[in-house]
Amino acid sequence: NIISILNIRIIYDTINIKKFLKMTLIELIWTITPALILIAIAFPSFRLLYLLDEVTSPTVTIKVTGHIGLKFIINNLKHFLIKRIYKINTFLYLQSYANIEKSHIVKKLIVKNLSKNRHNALNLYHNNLLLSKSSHSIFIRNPMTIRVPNRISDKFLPLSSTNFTTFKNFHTRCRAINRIGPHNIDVISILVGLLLGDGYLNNRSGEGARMAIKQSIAHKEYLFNLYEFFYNRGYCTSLPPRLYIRNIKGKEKNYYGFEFNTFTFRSLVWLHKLFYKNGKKVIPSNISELLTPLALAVWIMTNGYIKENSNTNLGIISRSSTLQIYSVFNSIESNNILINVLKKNFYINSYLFKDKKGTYIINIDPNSIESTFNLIKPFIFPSAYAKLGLTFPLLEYNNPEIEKSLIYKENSNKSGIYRWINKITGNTYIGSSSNLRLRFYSYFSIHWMTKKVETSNSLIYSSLLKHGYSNFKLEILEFCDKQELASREQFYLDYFKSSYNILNLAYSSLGYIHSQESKIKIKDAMQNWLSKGENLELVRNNILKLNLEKGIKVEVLDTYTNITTHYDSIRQAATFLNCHLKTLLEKEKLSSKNKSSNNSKTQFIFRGKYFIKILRASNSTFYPTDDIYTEYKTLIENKSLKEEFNGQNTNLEISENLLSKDGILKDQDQKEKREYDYLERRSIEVLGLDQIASPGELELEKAKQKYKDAFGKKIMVKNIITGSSKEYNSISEASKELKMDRKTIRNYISSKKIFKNIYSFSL
DNA sequence: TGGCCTCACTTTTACACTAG
DNA sequence: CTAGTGTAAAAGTGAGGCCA
Repeated sequence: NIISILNIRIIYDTINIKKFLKMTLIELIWTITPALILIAIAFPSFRLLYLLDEVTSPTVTIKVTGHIGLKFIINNLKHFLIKRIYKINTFLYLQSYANIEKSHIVKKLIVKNLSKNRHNALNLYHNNLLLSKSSHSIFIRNPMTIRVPNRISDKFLPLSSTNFTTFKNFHTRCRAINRIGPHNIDVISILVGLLLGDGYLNNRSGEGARMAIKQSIAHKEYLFNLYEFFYNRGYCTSLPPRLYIRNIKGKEKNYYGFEFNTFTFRSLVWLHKLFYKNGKKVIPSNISELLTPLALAVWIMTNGYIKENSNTNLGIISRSSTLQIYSVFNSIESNNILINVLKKNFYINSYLFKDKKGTYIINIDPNSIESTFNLIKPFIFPSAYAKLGLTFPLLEYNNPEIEKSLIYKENSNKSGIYRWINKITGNTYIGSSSNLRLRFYSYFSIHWMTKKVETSNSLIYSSLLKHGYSNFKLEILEFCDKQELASREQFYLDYFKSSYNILNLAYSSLGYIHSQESKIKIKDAMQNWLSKGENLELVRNNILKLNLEKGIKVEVLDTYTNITTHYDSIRQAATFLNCHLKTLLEKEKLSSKNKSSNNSKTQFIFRGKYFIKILRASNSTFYPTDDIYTEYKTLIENKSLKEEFNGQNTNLEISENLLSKDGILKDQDQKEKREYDYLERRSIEVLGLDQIASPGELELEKAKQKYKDAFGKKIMVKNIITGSSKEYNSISEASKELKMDRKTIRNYISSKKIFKNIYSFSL
């Protein structure tokens, strides 16, 4: 720069040093131009450099790896995700919970859309997303708590809280440095929640960071739930949490607990950087961004406790007067940040408090307890209820017969969840009502129940009538808002696994099975309806129309005449070609086996003349055809392939798991297959005719020759008696006219015998 | 290769039914 | 009242067995 300035001075100083002028200009250009070029190059590079940087707040990232043989499965998966991703985006967008009004409007729109029909409702299950009806915002609910209709079966649920064996680890046998890429918001939320509590993010220099979680044996269930969350997402090994024994110095007593840690992820280092300074846990500056309702729920589950002061009868959540969160930060400043964030993010009022040991405790203001619990309710593990100091039931009546008037009095004008317990058999029934008092009126009316039992097969009514009220115990589990009844009832249905409840899904008749009499009644009515000619015609026409769509389309090009014909099914094409449909299918199989190019999979030359294209559903669409399934199954069963995968068979397994839920059916449970197809078959896409290339001339020549060699054997039949002879184009042609078997003619040709002393054959 | 066969499955419709 | 269940019929598809 100094030189440049000097140069500029020289330019101005033209009078004194004229001789240098020209050279200086050139030198100036030499100096400045490369600099400008470098700046021009640098700017786009900045963008690239930033793109290379780790993403800390991703929406969603999915990476699928697999053997080359599983290419088609991965393609299916990709297209499936692309199709659905807009939905996921819509939901994730809604986590702008601070903007209550906005999310409320979007929520309304989505609810409207989703309740259109049952397919959408089921798609909701597929996507593992659930709307929280009570709160002002929509969050992704912890998939573990989602119930799935039992008829659809758990295979549609990517994450099941009960089935541990279905899931494998997809991060095993992988260096931490390779475990890159962003994490989903729920994972980050849980990690943040744990970090605010007892969780320890262990930084392993050069490798990455891992979360280590410990809980005393009293909170074993809670720890296992956490483990399940991470395990189901491939964040830790299949080995369950370990038991540890700890001895505190100076004390004789041993302390037992369970611990586990996640795999080490390089992509978690940023979280470590945020939460740790000089090896000490600190509150990150962007805690407001990180503290989602899920994170708050985990924080409260880990370090929260409900201090019960009085029974306020408001419901199990708010019956206690204070909710305390034990803080792991020991400075007033840090804890004040947390208090401010609670206020800013969720409008939760809280204040700081120091106990005798010097530990800081954040006390949630009694006025904010209800809103706090409404916010975190969807994310709370059932196991955490006891840990938090919450107990049910709220109210209990050991002898409903005597306490009838008390039941009416205490439940007047209240909505909530109740439970009947048979003291003899131990069976339970869970119900909900928007007006509990009114509901109990019917329970205490023998007349009403008798009437109900006659018309329906309600187990609870008949049991109450049979055993009498004194043999039952009535519990009020929770008082809650009318809009929340369904979700809360579902929670208790899952928790208690009630035996009197015929249906397992609250506010739904999914899973109901008709009685034999009902079936007969339906059958008779149906037969009666179909006996009318017009109705039968209606059904028939619909089927014809549907089959037309369903058939595999075939295009036949006669290469001699250059005429192309289209058929709606293979059978139709086979009829036209005067061959069996099996022939075409065999040809197709063969052509896909010896395929020379990608295009030749569903096309082949037939009889050296016809170029046939069979237009099956494209592999790249989401819906896997049976073919793909069989192909896939053979792949899985193929021993050599398994051996090949022996070292790193995780990809294979995860593909299997993923697809068993969203695409391919593993077993042949027809009922389920039917339901599955019903939902998904609509998404079939068929390749356009122009998407398959025509045969090359060389290819066609070869096929013609091959056909001639194989089928063009002309046969001469000579009548010895008359001396006349006739030429036939093929053995079968001759056999038809002479009423002989093809094989017989073949025998006579090779043995040179004379048939019935009349005919001699020669090729 | 192909004739002949079976088997399982597809779809829609209106209606009957029922737990909650 | 809601949202699920089951029922019959039809014609065609596709897989595959047996036999010649």
